[in-house]
Amino acid sequence: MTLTNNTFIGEYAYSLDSKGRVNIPAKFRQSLSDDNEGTFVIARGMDSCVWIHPLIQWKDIESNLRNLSSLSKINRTFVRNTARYASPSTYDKQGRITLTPSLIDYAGLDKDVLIVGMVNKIEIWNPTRLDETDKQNLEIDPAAYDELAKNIII
Amino acid sequence: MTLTNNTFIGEYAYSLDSKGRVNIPAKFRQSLSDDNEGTFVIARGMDSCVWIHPLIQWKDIESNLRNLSSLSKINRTFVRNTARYASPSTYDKQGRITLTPSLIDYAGLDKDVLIVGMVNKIEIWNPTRLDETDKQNLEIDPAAYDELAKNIII
DNA sequence: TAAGATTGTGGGTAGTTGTGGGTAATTTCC
DNA sequence: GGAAATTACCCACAACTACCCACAATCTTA
Repeated sequence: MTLTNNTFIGEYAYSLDSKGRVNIPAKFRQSLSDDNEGTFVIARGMDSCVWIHPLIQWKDIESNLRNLSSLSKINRTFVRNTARYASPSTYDKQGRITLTPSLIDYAGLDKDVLIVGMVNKIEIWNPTRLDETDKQNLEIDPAAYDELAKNIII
Repeated sequence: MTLTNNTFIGEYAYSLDSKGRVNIPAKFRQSLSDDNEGTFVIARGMDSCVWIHPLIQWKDIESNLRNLSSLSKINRTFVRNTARYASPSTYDKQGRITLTPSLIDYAGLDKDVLIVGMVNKIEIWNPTRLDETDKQNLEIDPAAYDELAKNIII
């Protein structure tokens, strides 16, 4: 059974091998639409994890970046910070993508990694870091949740 | 796997040799469309780095410059500073372009350089200078930065 | 429950890519 | 016009990457 295209939910405990490769869960690959040509774009997440976007979704981000004039300093900084750590990665015959050493370092990844579906993208975490981040976030301001409630219904 | 033409993302640590040559990362060359005939235009960046534009994109810039009336002083200054230090450079069989001594001096380049994809152009940095620039940019208006991110990152 | 298919993990190999240096052609300057 | 300096072109090697194959564990199906 397939959910909506390019939609990822669930959590998987996989491993990063000595060549910097991680498996993309089979369910995630099946969800990826054909026009992505088996390609993701890996990038720095806003938390200390790796973000994995389906290619066609990254292209949207890219075209927005393209329209920012470099005469403005804040634009240059933003484009640089976003594009600098991003790179395309096509999965191999075994369903793995290769991460860059820079991203592995940024997310503090070791052998055991946690792959988390974030609906429109995928996150790769060091399990310990995710725990810590979770604990910090438990104290979310309840008022913020009320604010969220205006925008989303569950 | 092919991404969008003339689009550059990612970061590479390469080296500048004694003849002033730097390699253009293979992925960047593959992204360059044929009508560029393997040619880039190298120029002074707005930050202290070298900007590398695909030829056809530089032609767009040129036509924009042409439309700036020289009656305005700021226009004259801008056009002069932009055009003055720009020159075309075709990559050799090994995929390298040659930088001018003037640009190497301007960007303070040494042996180790950092090549950064900026979506529609490429930047070449002295790694130390990029670090410094990064630190300075932390003090830009965070609200404006977040506003940009909110509208672009999915 | 057993056989087959699928999925995750490890490692080897051949082709590609980055880097250094040498030689021939071109330009510059006296 | 000729010598020196500069530039462009070519070759070679080392490091790395992408591709391929193999195997074990898990899931599916009859």
